[in-house]
Amino acid sequence: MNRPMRTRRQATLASLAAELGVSRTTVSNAYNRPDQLSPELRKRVLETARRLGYPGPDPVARSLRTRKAGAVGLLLTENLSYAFRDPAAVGVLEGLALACEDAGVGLHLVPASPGREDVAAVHRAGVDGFVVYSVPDDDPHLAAVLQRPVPTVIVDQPEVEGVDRVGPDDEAATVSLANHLVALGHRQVGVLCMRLARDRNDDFVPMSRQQEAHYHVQRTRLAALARTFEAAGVAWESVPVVERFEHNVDDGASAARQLLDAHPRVTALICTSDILALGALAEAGRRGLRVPADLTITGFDGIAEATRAGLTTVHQPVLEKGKSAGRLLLGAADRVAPKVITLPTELRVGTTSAPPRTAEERWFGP
Amino acid sequence: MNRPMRTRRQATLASLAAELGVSRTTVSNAYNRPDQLSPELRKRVLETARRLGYPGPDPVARSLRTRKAGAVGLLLTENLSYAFRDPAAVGVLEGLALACEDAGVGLHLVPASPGREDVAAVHRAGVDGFVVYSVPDDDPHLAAVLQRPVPTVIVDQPEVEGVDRVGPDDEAATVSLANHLVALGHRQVGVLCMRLARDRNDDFVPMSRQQEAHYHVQRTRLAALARTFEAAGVAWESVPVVERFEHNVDDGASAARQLLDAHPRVTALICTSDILALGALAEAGRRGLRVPADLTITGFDGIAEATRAGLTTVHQPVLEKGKSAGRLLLGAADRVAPKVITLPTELRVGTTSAPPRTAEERWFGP
DNA sequence: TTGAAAGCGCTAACAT
DNA sequence: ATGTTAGCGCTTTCAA
Repeated sequence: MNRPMRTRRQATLASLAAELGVSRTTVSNAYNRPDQLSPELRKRVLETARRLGYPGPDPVARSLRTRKAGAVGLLLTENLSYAFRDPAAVGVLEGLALACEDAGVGLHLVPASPGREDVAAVHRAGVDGFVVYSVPDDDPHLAAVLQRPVPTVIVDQPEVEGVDRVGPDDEAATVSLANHLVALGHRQVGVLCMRLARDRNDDFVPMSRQQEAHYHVQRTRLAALARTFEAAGVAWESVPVVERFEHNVDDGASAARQLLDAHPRVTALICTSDILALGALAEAGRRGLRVPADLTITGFDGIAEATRAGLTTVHQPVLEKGKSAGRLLLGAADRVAPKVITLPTELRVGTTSAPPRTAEERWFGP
Repeated sequence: MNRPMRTRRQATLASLAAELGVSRTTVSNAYNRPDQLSPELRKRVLETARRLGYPGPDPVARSLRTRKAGAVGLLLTENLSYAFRDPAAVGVLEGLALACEDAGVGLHLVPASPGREDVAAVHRAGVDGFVVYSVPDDDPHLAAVLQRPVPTVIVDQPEVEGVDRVGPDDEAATVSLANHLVALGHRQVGVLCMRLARDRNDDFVPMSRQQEAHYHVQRTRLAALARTFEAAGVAWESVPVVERFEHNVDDGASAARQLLDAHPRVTALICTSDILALGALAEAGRRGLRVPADLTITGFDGIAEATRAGLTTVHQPVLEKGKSAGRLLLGAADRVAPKVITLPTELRVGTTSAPPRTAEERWFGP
């Protein structure tokens, strides 16, 4: 296999046209509108191009002229490491990539880790639109994106007025899950949740932090839980909620440990994601707690691993979510009203939820 | 939260300058070189910009002018689904993303699924360079990339003369693995390998196809195995090799099944990836074969799941691989000689390899 | 079928 | 500290 010489770009469309003694239009047409010139001429153009080492129209110049970048930006305020490790996130990414592929446009990942305050990368991205995936409502990158005069679609969170959004009905989904637990008879519950704000708090969460959470999805789920359990006679202030900044199985386990150490009498652990729930499951095993006999554990998302583990959870179509976001963005040409797509969710009762044991059973066995 | 009106871009740097009665340079400086103008003037510029709804310098125009796109392209001739599901690939991606993040440049995924012949997306990508990850040597997208007058780094495969490359020494790594098996006494072996060409062949692989494989990594590994086992007195033509187009655990299992059904006497299954090996492990379990007592199984890559499963495998630093590729590309400014980075590999003997049972043991137990 | 003219929006010398 | 001048390389009316 041979490499063409890699000198700096010497030939341009103009120089090629000059060499050929034709106009630039003709050369441009040779590449973009083959039907606009005779096959022989076109052949001559392409051959001369090869001879001169002209690599074809410069994509950036073309973009400037056509006002189309041919790419959508993805803003993801999370280390890609974690994004890639969470199957739910991977599903969204995959769906988005599929939509982009169908449209023949690139997917431009914008460098924006949680710590980074530098939003220049957002300004520098040559894209026709942005998909923003699950960022806090006070994220500076998000603000920078919204500044840009291109369409934007937000996936999951936050909710921003006037901006397209796709996500599940977290409220309703969470209520259905909570009702399931209430119906089973659980009144002493604990919650493991994901990051609630940009500052790290790997600890119990006071009410104020729950209510002011900058991650709308978490806030909504907590609020829905609170409302449902209050209605069942549970004082929410007394319900322990443990937060984790990083989203992975190990942190789920450590959160469960922290919660169970302090509140050994909870009968159910409600996790706002399957990943956390998987960790909780592991911790329960380590403690010799049988699930669901001794402890009920629930998740959220419905990832494959969760299904395999028999987890009671709320399933949401993550691949669809990514696809919808992509299609929504790509078709956003000149829609007027902002669009919100609400995805269906489904409560999937598995083998990790059951009625709590009575006090008697606790002492004497079932 | 409020959205600014989203009319089509009306204000430009020029119109803003006119409105302010200053030159365009000054406005440009306000954004790009704050130290080049008085703080008051800068403030006035920025305020007027906000008032006029000027979103800051257009990234594409800037790129055209500066000849810097601020992004690197990633060519990955695989459905992203599979790329994301293979931890080894995810590691590479992650490392690359990290390098990009450090440099503050975006990562532009080029739509190029295996089936797609349309290389326009490569031409259209406004990037400063390409990373090409594991594609067949006859891939049209690769050819298109090499046409572009920007630096390119190839990860793993193929080897192209004059192009930077980063990857392990597959030859040496495979030989060390093969020697391990030879030393254990295995002479009746079978191989499960990944896709060897762009056409699908979920079946046994004749010698010709092994030798002409368009995926250089697979070709090298097979050749190294062949050479080592031949040296140990094994006629390679008699060694069954089964290929799978898709790279996932289930296909690994079905490949193992196909091979073991036809060759029940093999004592070792050599897999060219951990993913396939994990599948083989599952299939062995299904058949009631004990590993390694009844069957030795080896992998390649050293992913976490493999380590957890105790797989004997060759570990390679995938995260480093991605990082190196990114750094190599971003530092490629005006290097002269092409650079090849060979990553260290390490044979990790786990609990899935052991001496074959003797014929006697086969009948009477250990 | 081909060409001429007019920018897309910006930045970087080089003045002043 | 600010302005002037010249493009970056291309596509696209419009006219011939």
